[in-house]
Amino acid sequence: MGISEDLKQTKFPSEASKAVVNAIYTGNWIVQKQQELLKPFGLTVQQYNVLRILRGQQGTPMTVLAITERMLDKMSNASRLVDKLLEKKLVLRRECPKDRRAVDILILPSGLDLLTQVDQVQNDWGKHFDTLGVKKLEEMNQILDEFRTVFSHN
Amino acid sequence: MGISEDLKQTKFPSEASKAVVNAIYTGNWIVQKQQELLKPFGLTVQQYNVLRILRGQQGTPMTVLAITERMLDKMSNASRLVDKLLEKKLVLRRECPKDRRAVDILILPSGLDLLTQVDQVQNDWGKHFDTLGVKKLEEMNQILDEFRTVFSHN
DNA sequence: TTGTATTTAATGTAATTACATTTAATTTTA
DNA sequence: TAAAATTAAATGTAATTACATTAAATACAA
Repeated sequence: MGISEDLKQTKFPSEASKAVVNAIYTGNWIVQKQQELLKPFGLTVQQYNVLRILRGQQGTPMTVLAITERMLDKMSNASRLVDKLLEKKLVLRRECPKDRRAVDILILPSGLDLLTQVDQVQNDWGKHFDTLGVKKLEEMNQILDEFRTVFSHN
Repeated sequence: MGISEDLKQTKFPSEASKAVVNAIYTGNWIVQKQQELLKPFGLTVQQYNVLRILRGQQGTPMTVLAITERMLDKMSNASRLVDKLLEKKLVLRRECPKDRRAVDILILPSGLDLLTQVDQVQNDWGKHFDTLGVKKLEEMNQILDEFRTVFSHN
């Protein structure tokens, strides 16, 4: 099932416009899969993303701004996402001693535990892609990077 | 700028997980570009998408369900998107004579005019991708299709 | 036919997102 | 230093999305 069948659209004005639609569609497709996967854990895709970013810091605190820079969707409000994670007691928020405008965010052991659980499910899910082979996945990463780089000058 | 630099994430657990993140990121990246592009026209990406779908029918009316099938984001509420387009007087909604549960949606000349205006800007924008070459774009479409097909059995 | 199930769209709602504004702290500059 | 500009985060809000439910029409089965 290619993009044409998925969207029942037989022709596109150009290969580029097809690629644009395909990239959006594929992104949404994955997000929806991830949503289903994360629902049992009570996490949204964005919250999960923030938790993983915090885990990547290995104990080093991050400011809200630093989190935003690493987020997939820069428009979402990292401040409020952190609020939600605080409510769930998965992270810690404290005033940054170096700069009192900023706040330091840290992932708690409960957050790491939850991520470990999610990892299990994610790994199983991700196994499907192994059939593509590393080479093809590398090619995909290369091509998506290149696709965005075309616009690097704006 | 590859995905690693964009997200300041030096390593990924696997090439597949990198591809997953890359696909989401690239999809969001395009949606944000499109948002900027469409803002002067008072359209959201989803509304624009619905208008284009209707144009593709060349005068044949579509039901809300048929629109949903062709939408990039199946979760968005086609019924309410059509409401918004009605408010802007870009489409027509009328009871479907064959099935009174359904409604027929048609794009109005004002909608077609608006799309024509947007096309201009979109074409200019899309030109950036020409530097990639048709072959590479075909490759990208092929690889994204394949990426999703891995999961076709669920 | 009559009751049951299914289909289509609309609606209710809670949560999230987009975007602007505010507040407080820090940095710059006059 | 004092005023102005900038930065970081939080907040207000309107719009949108996610998801469940409802309402109406049609299809199906007893």
